[in-house]
Amino acid sequence: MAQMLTVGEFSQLTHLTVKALHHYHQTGVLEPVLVDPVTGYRYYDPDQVETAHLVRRLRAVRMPLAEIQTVLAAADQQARDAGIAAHLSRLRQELASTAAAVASLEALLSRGPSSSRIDYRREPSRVVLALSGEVERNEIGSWCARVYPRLYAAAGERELLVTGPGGALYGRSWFEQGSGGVTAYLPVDPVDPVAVALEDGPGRLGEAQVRLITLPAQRLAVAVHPGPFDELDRTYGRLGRQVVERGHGAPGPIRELYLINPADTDDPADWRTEVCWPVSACP
Amino acid sequence: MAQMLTVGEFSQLTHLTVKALHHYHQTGVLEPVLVDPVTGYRYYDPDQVETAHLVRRLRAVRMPLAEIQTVLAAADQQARDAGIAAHLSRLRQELASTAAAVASLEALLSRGPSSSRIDYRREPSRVVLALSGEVERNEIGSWCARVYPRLYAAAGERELLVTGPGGALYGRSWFEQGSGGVTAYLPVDPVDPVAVALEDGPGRLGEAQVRLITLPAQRLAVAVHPGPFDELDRTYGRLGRQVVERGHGAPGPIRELYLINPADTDDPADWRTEVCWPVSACP
DNA sequence: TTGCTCCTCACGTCACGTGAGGTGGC
DNA sequence: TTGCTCCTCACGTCACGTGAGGTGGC
Repeated sequence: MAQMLTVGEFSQLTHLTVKALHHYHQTGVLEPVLVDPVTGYRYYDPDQVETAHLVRRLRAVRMPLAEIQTVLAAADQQARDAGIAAHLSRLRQELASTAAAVASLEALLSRGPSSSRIDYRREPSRVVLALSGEVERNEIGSWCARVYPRLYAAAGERELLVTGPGGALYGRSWFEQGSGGVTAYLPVDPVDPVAVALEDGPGRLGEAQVRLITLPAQRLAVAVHPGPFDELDRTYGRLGRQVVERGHGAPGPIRELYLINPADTDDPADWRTEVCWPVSACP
Repeated sequence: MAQMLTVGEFSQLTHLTVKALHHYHQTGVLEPVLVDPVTGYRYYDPDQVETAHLVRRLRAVRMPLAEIQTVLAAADQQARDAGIAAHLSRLRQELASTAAAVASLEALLSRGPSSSRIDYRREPSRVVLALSGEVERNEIGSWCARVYPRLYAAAGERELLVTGPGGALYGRSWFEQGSGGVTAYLPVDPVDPVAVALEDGPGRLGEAQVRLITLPAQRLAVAVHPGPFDELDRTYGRLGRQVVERGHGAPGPIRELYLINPADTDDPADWRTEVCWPVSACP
């Protein structure tokens, strides 16, 4: 019979605390090979030390326990490595966005108040090729990256002329709850919406369908936001504040128009986003 | 009377969710200027939008709410900036240790099992200059960085000859609970402990005192660990496993000797740590 | 008998998110 | 009257840490 290790010993050989080992037992991430049915004592096999070292390293790179469990249960080495690589890739993205957040903080502290122009305009109704979805705040970037290519492809297939930069509608709840309905759209040359919409296929499973819709005419307060998207709050603050102070805010989703966007250039400093706030009257 | 903003409006202007705003209210981080006593409705001042933008950025760089509160309450701009700078510095350290963790994970996956020699030796009793403290796992690095210079200074003051590299004793509970008593020491030329100990001053407030103590003679199983400290678990695994398999483990703290350490070179790959496990007999 | 190691609840942490159920003003 | 916005509990999340109180083997 092979030597068994108590929790205390196993803890010393793995540098995992006893409490952590209890937790890994309870969640099934790393189970002792034997639990004494009468005392409840946990006993580990010396061969589990290696696995424990892996768990410790995966936790050190903040992999969630549930994923660690999946990695450990992977059928072969390849599946295991793929799981780890996927997490490391997410970790890199996290690092990048933290770096961006630091830059954004320093920009807020060093730059004075932003003060670009606020314009008012009457936007006529428009026919647009649109895709809607329920999107979470932190997924909006990747959602757009998936959705706009589909819209351009759909415009091409239908031989519709795209007449301007892409935009999106954000319901108020998108801001207030951190998730909600978003509609991405491309303005296209006016056609009979009904005729074209009928051509629309059934769409792939689980994917929203591209539709032709008509955005209503609307009065808008408009400001252009320069820079990365996670600094949009500043422009929203300026724009919304003026609208609220003048007391002419109107209901309905807020529009963004991506004048210069990641498809045009990789440098966030060059991006330009028009933020359009519904108002009841133009001064 | 100035315009007030409802939570919903304030949420849209700041890109903070309503639930987050509730939470910031409850914890006192960002309180509405007015709460309707009958409806409980929260009302914000437009000037609070700027503060909210700062809070959002500080959260984006993972500053805890309690610290954000301190930063916002700072008496002057200088105190505020200092608080932020301190956090950013911690964030950088976090990034560095995450990078190290990634390297450590990749090393575990790519390198085969480590297999340096395990030796046994009878260690004679030794007079050492020592400092003890209750230390948490993640503070051990900075603790050592503070403590060894003090030990060397104390040795110099007393004209004691340091006869070898510094070491430390770690109680078993240090591993099992993630914190506990640690004793850092420098071996010194034998002298009469009592005579020298009496010279020891009262010590600064809240700081442990440098003492002369005698480490008992002991039989040890010994392995040299190459590389960074957070990979020590591998050497502990090999060493402890052999000790347990041979069934000759003995109680008492584990010793580490820092043969080549951060004071010698900045490259963790060059570090050498001797891990010494108490045993009851040498084979 | 005394330590020592081990055990199991149960609750705390942190920053919110998620409903459930209800209210006031247009 | 119907929506709409807002409210307050109360509980969940995640990976453990922190006691409290108790047990088995030397």
